[in-house]
Amino acid sequence: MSFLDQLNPQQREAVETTEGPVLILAGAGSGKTRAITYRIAHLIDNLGVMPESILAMTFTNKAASEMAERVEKLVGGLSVAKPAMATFHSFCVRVLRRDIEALRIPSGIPGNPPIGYTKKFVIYDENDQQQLVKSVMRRLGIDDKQTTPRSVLAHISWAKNHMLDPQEVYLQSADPKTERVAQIYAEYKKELAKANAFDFDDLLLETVRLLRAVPEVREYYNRRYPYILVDEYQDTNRPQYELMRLLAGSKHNVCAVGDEDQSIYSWRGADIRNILEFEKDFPEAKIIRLEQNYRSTQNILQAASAVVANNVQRKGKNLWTSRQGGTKVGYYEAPDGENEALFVADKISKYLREASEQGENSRVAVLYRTNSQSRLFEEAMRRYQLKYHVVGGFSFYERAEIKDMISYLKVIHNVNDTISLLRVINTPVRGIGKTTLETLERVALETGLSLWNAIKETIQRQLLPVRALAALKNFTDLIEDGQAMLAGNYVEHFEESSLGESAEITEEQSRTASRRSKDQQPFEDETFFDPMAFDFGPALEDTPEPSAADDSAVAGAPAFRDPGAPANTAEILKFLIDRTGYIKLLEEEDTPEAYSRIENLRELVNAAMDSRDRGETLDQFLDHAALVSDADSYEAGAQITLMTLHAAKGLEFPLVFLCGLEEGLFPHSRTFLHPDDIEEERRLCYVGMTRAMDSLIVTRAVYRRRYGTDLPEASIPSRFLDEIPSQLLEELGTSSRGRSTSRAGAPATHEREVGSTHYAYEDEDQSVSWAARNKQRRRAPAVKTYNSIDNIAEFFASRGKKFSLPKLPMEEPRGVKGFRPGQKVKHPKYGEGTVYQREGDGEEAKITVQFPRFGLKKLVEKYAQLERA
DNA sequence: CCCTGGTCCCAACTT
DNA sequence: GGGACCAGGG
Repeated sequence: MSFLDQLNPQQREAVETTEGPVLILAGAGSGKTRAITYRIAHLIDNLGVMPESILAMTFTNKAASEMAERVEKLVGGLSVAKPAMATFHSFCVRVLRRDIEALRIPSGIPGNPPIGYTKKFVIYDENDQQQLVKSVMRRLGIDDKQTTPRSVLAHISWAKNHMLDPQEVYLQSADPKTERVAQIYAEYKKELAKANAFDFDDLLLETVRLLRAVPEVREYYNRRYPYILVDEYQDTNRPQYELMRLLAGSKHNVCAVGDEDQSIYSWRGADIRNILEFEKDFPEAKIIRLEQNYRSTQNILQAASAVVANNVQRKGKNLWTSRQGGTKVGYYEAPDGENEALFVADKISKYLREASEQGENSRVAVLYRTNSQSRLFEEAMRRYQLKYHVVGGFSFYERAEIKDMISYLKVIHNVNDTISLLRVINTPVRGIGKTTLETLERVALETGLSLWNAIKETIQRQLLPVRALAALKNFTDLIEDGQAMLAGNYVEHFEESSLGESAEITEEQSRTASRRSKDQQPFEDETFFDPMAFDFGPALEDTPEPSAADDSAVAGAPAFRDPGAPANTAEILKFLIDRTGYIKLLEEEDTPEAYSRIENLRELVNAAMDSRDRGETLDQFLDHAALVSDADSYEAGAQITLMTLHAAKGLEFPLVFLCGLEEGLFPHSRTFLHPDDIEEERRLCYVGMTRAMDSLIVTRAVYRRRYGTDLPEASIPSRFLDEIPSQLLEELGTSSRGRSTSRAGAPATHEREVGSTHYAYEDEDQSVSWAARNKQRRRAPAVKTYNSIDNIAEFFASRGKKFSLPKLPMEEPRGVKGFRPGQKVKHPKYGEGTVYQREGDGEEAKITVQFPRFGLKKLVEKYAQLERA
């Protein structure tokens, strides 16, 4: 019973109210996760509930596995049985894989299989969806200029999140455009069914449909999980809410935990009404409020509360903390985006150095509104030689080579997956071109066959020139051999010699490749090699013991040395890489990019091996690949984490930077039209601010470049800055007064230079308060566009401030020669020329050269074989 | 059939 | 900054 004593009275009530519906309204940092994990531990340890009868649903795999870890720590020596902790989507996939065929209906034709989805379904990601919508639109003859596939897909997803089917969308449509959407939606749905594929939204919808339609299935899950917990309840959408209701059964032992002020997913269909309707659907519900914040200092909490208090749509609550005072919220106004990033990097480097001098291992988060903002911060971190970790952005599974291999696996798993089939049918090129594909699609359309069957038909009836037929046969053989391997009746029928030695993946090679790529691009792809990205999190059911057999595969034995036994995913992958010559072709390319792609493929094989060690089958591996999210790549151990505000939900850091507080960026311009959307932005700001435990620094750039090519534009300070009470704010960046003159001229040491004043400017006008100046600027938005460093300096001068240029003495990487404007150079192809301009530095330096006979050419210095003339 | 280079258009958050 | 698409040459 001892662990219950660590809870405050409200938390304790939340933990001990185990029977009947409970809604826990938990403010930021109020020990929400603690309440949930203790509740689970209490159920198991003190009430003797079987662990496997508890189901906790979260939004990310990361949250699920963190919860599992914390429960395991509380419940000493948890047996083999574990509580089920999963994301909504992965839980649904499990249910569908087990029971979807209960929805099949007889075809009515003797000998024909029943109609409906089978257990072998695949999951379509956004890219696949888009391809499918495009092909549907093409077939329906709808112009994709005025009705873009993107917007159609957004509309379909909206409909699904509100549980509307195509007919309902059609009936509700008030304009021809929506009617068209309904039509496309209907066709899209049919095509998904034909391919035995679900999109993300379907996973929830179909599970709800299944549980509603088949009482036996519903009852099975009701019996199996008498205790249900739902995390981040404020972000559930309609299908998720229905799912929870269905799973709660008649016992209603459901515990939902949420915070209205942290609802940030309404655009994904999250419905705040779910919190209100909870009491309607569960009239006997007990509401418990957790209002003591254990995370932040009083200053931070007050500032955040003051911001969110501007929202009209909220019940309001009193969050309090015992951590009196604390440092004020820092504010830095950077001249531009680059400078903002350098400022942040500088502060972080000092902060971490001080922390380590005191023997502490601290953590910092840099939060921003949009993923594209990460680039500047990454560059700044590199300049300061800081190791950082980026959450989200371009994920491992979105890379072309990974998608290719996954698509091969998907086709082997399910040949009716036409979208994946089209992706790989000519990848790498094997002579199946546009004309061939057009014929095949016509055959498919005319016969009603799936594309795969149309190909088989075409080959059999020899409907194409011999060359094309051979190429097609080549492809179908490959897929069928893969299927045979999977089934365990593959008979090798090529010579060993045809397997290029280069395609063999050994641990040794893997290691050298890894070393090489790290040497060349020390910071690139940090996120892509994250093993966490492959962690399914705890399985719903107990996974079989990992097979002790064949570790030799890791050591580089041939991929399929054991014909006759069913192959595992890793073996099939190696076979595919081998037979397609994928790696071999990349090696022939012999570029850094190609090696990085090879490295990614090796990583994929490693992931498949891990999957095998967990005893997973091919479809489980594919489910994982489809369901890992960006947020899952968060590493709790990383010192510096860069991520969007959305990804930061649920996390905490001693020091937090909240960047880009500018109207149009944060709040985002797309939210301006609707007051409700602005309120959501404000909640997002609240979420960001309350991540901070000890210190919070907010920043803004006066001039920001919107797209790479455009001129920087003057920004207006975010309204959220105004909403922070001025007595809680402290302006930063003025501490370097006078220093910039003393170091003029003489080149300072690297360390000093980096650590001192390059981002700083002097503020001569400190008598005017920050808030007053802020107001001034807002009233008079600059009309002049500043497009160069000189203009920015001029801008600051006009305001009585001095602005010093970021100057960083950087060691030039090898291969970079540092040509300057005016120098004469010689190019192997273009001959002699004069350097006209130089952009960027180090690895990225581009120089523009004037060649007498060829005109101006822009060259990347690293690659262009330029010499001094 | 394949590759290249140019052009156009886009650029919010995520399972 | 970059992805998707197209035209034109190899």
